[in-house]
Amino acid sequence: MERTKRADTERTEQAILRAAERVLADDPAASMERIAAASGVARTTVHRRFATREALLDALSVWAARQFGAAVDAVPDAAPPLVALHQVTANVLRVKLGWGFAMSRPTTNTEVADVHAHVLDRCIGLFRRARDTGVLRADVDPDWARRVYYALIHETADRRDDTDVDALAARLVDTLLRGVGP
Amino acid sequence: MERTKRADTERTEQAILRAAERVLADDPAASMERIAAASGVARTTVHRRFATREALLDALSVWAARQFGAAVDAVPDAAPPLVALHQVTANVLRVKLGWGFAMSRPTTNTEVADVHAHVLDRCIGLFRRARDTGVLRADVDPDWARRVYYALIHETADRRDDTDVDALAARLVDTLLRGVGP
DNA sequence: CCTACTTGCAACAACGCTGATGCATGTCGT
DNA sequence: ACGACATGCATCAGCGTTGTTGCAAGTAGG
Repeated sequence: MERTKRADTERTEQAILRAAERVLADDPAASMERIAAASGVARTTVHRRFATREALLDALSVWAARQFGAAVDAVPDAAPPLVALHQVTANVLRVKLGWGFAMSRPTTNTEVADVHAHVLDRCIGLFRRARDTGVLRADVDPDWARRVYYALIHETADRRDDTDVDALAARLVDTLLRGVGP
Repeated sequence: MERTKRADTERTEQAILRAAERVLADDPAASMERIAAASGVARTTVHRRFATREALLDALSVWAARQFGAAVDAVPDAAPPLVALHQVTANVLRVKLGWGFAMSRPTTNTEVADVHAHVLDRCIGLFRRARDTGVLRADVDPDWARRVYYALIHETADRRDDTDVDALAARLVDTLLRGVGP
């Protein structure tokens, strides 16, 4: 089993990942030097913790994917669909608000792919239960409904307007189900 | 007044802009060499038509903004709000499908900013008429309604599924107004 | 037909970035 | 307290990219 990392190593790695998310969200082509500066460590330290730029980006994607998977798994399948939808939405928004760049970065990393496949399964299951209980209309294409859901999550997280996350989730779910028409 | 360009110059510039949109949509960091290869011209030719990479990207944004403005202006204010909404949506989708990268690229170019301001005005006017005639609910925040509209346009254009543009527009407007709930 | 312009080629300088190195100093965990 | 590890610094090589140049050959338009 892997030896536990020293506390200062753990702190440094977290600082680098957080800085990388912020800096790269603003400029995906930002240099390792800029990420290091934002982390408060030397560039050589970034290279010691993450051998290459690609390794750092992969670590970022893996970290975000783990938060994502945990956010979705925190809501039990047994919850009523509408309640579950609200809770999943709020949870995912929290992750998206903090790790938006990492979550949307395309990657071939298998751990990330596994998490995404798992989350997709959970989402399909939740949308099926929602349809079965009349929360979602039966005549709407399920793939399209999910794409609309993801688009609204993306839009809500992309330009947060300092509103409480639960209120953002409530508005999102309301718009998803009712639209903005009469 | 500017002298009309030679026909071969016009063809070359259009080929470069189209190739730039395709290549950069796939990889925003793609080199001038790759754009040139995709255009079917030499890299020196790209540099002769567009002095710098930045100049090329600006020209791309300006071109896309012009198509965008024209797409919105093609629908008269006098049209009933629901009809206008459908027509604007289909028109904007067509532009977005062809120039998605250029349209989402942030730029400080003043002509692009002017077009976007103009389009925003037209959209605000259309949404106000839609609210006044009951097409949109009066209790929905107008800014949020527009953000939802843009998010659905973005999602529809981002992963086109070979459906007729008018059908895509119809589905989009239906989802905007009714959501995917009961 | 002819002039002016366009384009391709090869080459070049300059630049920023990445990844790596050795050594001195600081920190962590037992 | 001490050994092992972490970190900062300065430096370096290698790389890809950008922007530029001169010249020969091709094309457009009057």
